[in-house]
Amino acid sequence: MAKIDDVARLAGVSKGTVSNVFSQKRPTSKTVREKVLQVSRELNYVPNHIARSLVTKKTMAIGLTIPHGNFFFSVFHNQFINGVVLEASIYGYRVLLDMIPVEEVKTPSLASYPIDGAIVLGPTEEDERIDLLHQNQVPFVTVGKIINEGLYDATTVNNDNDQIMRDICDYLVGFGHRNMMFLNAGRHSTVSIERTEGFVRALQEHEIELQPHMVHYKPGIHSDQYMTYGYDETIRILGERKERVTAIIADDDRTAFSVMNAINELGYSVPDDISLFVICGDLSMMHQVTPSLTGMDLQPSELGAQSVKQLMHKLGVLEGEYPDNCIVSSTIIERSSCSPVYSRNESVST
Amino acid sequence: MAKIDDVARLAGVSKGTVSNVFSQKRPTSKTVREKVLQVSRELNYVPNHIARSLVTKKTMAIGLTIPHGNFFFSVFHNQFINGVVLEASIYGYRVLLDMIPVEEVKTPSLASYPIDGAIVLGPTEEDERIDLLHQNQVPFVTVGKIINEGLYDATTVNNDNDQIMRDICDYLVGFGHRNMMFLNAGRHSTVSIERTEGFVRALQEHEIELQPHMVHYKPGIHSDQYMTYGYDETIRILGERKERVTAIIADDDRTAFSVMNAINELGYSVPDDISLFVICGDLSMMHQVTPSLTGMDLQPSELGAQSVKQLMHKLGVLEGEYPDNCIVSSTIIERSSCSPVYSRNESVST
DNA sequence: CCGAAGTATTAAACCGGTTTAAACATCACG
DNA sequence: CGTGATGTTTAAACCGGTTTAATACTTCGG
Repeated sequence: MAKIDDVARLAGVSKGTVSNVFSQKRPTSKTVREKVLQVSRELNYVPNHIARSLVTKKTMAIGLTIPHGNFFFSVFHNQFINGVVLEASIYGYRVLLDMIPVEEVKTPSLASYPIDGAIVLGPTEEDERIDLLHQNQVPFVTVGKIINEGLYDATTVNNDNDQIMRDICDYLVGFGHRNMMFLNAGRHSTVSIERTEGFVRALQEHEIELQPHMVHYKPGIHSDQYMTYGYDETIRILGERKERVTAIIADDDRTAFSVMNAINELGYSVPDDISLFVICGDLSMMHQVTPSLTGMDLQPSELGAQSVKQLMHKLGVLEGEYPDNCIVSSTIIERSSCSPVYSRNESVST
Repeated sequence: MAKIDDVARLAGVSKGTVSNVFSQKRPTSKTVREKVLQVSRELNYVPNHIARSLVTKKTMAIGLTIPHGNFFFSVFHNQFINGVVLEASIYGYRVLLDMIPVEEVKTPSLASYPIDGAIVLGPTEEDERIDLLHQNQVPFVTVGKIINEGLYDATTVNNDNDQIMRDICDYLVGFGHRNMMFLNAGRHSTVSIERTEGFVRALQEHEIELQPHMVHYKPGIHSDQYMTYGYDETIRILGERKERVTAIIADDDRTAFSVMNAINELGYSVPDDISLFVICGDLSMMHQVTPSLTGMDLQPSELGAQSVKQLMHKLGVLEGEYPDNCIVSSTIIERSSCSPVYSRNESVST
């Protein structure tokens, strides 16, 4: 690979000038510029990204840490990543995936991070990733609330989870549902904690007594029940315990499908007997299936884009004032999996 | 941030020694090592990844280029990425996402790639990404056949698309289907080309005449019909043209759902009237829906892992002989969306 | 026509590590 | 005690760019 000295020599100018031609940080005369570019083309020269990073102290890459496991992530993650990558590319930034298999967090990788900043998706209560970033002085933005904000000079992008749960409950209670079951995501992420809190609060507002069967958490990703969570809980609560639940709120579409399976197996149907609400799922797919699924549009792609914007501010790439927190709005997408509780009786009387 | 000189000074040794303590490339005495590590801890020192890369000429990162657009990618991509990230982490490599919004491919990014190698998913017939990598002398592995193999010293990981189509056709013809419709992926990727060829060949083997309505390609990602492709074609062919198609092969689950919608709308049902086969989809979800969908297990995660292995060989990280091409096996996962053609009559007679 | 101000260019220092070649220490052996 | 073998440590060169401070070349007002 040709290097800057080769170009400089052949073009009859100094390294500094060649550098300026490419970085455009200082003006160069047209004559020189064209000569340099011509030589570069002949030599197939491209500035070495690493060498440049070393002195500018910018890698032009941001890290994206996604809590994973040995499993796939969801459509939400997809769209989120898309939002991140697309927005980052606007500022000339690349995205480094950091789906750390949890055990490895403990090895401080024996070297600094080759990134200028990071986006942390779904922080947990005691998140090692955050400690690590903070310790290495990597600026970061979290997507989802973070505990001990002050400690980290934290910036957060989030949905308004409290509002989301209130909206959902208002919607379902408006349909007459009072015995609802919430199949939340994993117990540890702050987002899921916020949602449970929001759910409980919403119930209070509607003067509905919170019962033990109403809130459940998805088991850990390595658990056997991870995939069958929705099915299992539905069978257990509605089948074995015979709770008269009339509406189920599922955290994601996968869980919802699993729930639907159980519902069918129990001889019920959606939405006539039981309404089903999906918080976070693939809207286009939810539209295609039968019955189509009512759910929330969390705008994952927008979450991704906003988190990049926030990070760019932190990095000084974007200027001007900006708030430390950014809330991305979410709206209910009404389809056909939720209906008034009395609809069954109606259809019977018809 | 503390640098190596600081550590060297405080520990009373030379830079070179400190370097050796961290890189472990040369032995150091226990006394010195402990002193250095102790000082490093006090100073919160971590070797600078960039500086190291500059001289070792290794970034310990590989690029992953996924053809995207402004849209989400699928579960296949998910699992593929997971396979890549997980396998790469074994060798200490990180993954840099390179979902280049197509226009930008043309800007050679004004700097070399900060990666040691790349994985190209779904190459197209004339793939600019490949030309670019080749030109920048970045070793790469493609997932999916590549045209002009020889030109690029190419290594490929792939499913046996010919065999896949043959298996599917054998399966469906075994059920008595002879009028099948194949809703393929986009026209440009080499994978989709291979599949069409395989399909045509399989039809010949069964002495079924290929008719124009039997093969379709998904429109471009920016097209209005991208999302409704399955629905549109089904309505057009089965509804308007009244072709007596008895089986539909859909490239992905999204398309399959869309097809199912159309089938229902036309007053048919799956699988009684029409069998539905999904080539590439989310198996767990396909299991949950009603009717559950029969499809192929392409082992995306394994494809990802294998492509990393191949790349590691190219980079000299893994040693020993290895073939230039790697075929990942795929098997039919039988569920309930495909059945014999005469099943309708049977059920009527019951 | 001179001095000031502005524009291009350059040589040398620098970024923070690794690597090389030489120096130094230690120890065993004849 | 000299010699060689082995094992550690070091000073200096190097990786391939950017940046600084000095220098040369223009332009322009008075």
